[in-house]
Amino acid sequence: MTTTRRPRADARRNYERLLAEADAAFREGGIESSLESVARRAGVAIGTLYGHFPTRRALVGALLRERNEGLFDLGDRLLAHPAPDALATWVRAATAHAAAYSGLAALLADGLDDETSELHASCRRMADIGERLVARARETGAVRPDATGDDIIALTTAAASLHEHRSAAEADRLITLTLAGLATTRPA
Amino acid sequence: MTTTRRPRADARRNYERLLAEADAAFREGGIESSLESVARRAGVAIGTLYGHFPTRRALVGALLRERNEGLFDLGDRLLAHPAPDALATWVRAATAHAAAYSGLAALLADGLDDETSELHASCRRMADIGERLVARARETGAVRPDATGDDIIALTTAAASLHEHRSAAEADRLITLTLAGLATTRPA
DNA sequence: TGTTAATTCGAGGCAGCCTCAGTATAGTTT
DNA sequence: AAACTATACTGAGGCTGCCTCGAATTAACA
Repeated sequence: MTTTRRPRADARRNYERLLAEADAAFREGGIESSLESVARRAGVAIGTLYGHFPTRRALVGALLRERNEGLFDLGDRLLAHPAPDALATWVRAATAHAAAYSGLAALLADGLDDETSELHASCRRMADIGERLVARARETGAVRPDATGDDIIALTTAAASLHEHRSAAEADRLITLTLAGLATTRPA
Repeated sequence: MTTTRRPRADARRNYERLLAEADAAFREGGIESSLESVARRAGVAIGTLYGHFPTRRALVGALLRERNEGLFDLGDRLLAHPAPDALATWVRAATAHAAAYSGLAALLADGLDDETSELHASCRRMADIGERLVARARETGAVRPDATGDDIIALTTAAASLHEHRSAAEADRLITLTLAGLATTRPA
């Protein structure tokens, strides 16, 4: 058996500082901000950053962890307590999540198919929730019969990208319009 | 007055080769492909590339010139000869244009507001055509009364980004759904 | 206090960005 | 066809960022 030692105090401190500074840097300059600058801001050598986060995506994944839990909780709640606007609520929440940092939307969109991505699992989970929510809406007749989970993925991804490159207003508008299109009774 | 001299033969040759190789490189690796590799492929020193195209965006702009003309011609034709599906045709064509290279959609979306971008003028022209087309559709009653040119920009941008990060199918599907939403008679 | 495994450090190799002083040459003039 | 010169080309060099790895440090435990 492997007796696990308590992690060193400096390691935990550096881990937290790196996360905090990465969050700040990514908010300001997007997800492609220089990792060396993140390490500098955290007062830590570059090697230490790589020790904790071997990959930029691993860092992003760690940054998203808490946020993810909140999102998944919302999804579970929406699934547990049916409501007519559940799908719309979900799409808006997922979009906001994917638009947390500039560049994130693309990373998440790519992460869905890329099994090597540290974000793959959480992307799948998001897709799964969306899928279940449309399925229910389809049964209710709230959305057109050919609506699929992919439609939700596409809409979320697209809206998040819009949020980043155009504005929050345009992103929200796209959601409104596309959901209206999904509510169409007969396929166009 | 400044008399414009004919450019030197070697300059024109290099210009063309650079364009050709940039096109190939960007098709393969997206718009962020290394410019040094483009110069290498063209058999030219890096300084020569910068001599012709001071900016990556300038290079992209040059690459898009012909393509742009074709697109604008289509726009003018659609405006000249009213047809029920003119708007849909335009959105699909503009999306295909914006998805020519991976990374282009984002560049164009940003270029609309950024007056320093070499792509600004052509982005505006695209936006203008879209605007006129929705205006007409609005008058016809083919789209909801609150539809605007921004809706078209948003949809085009979003679909192109989807084309890049998800698939052509999802991009097309978003267009279908959003246009259906725009066709909704009363605002949701 | 000593031991040891975990952690940190940062120099170094590599690639890409972009500039600029020096060099080459196409096109012109005599 | 030689000389001239504006135009264009060259590529080394300074900079930043990516990532790795061997050496140095240090927190945890006995």
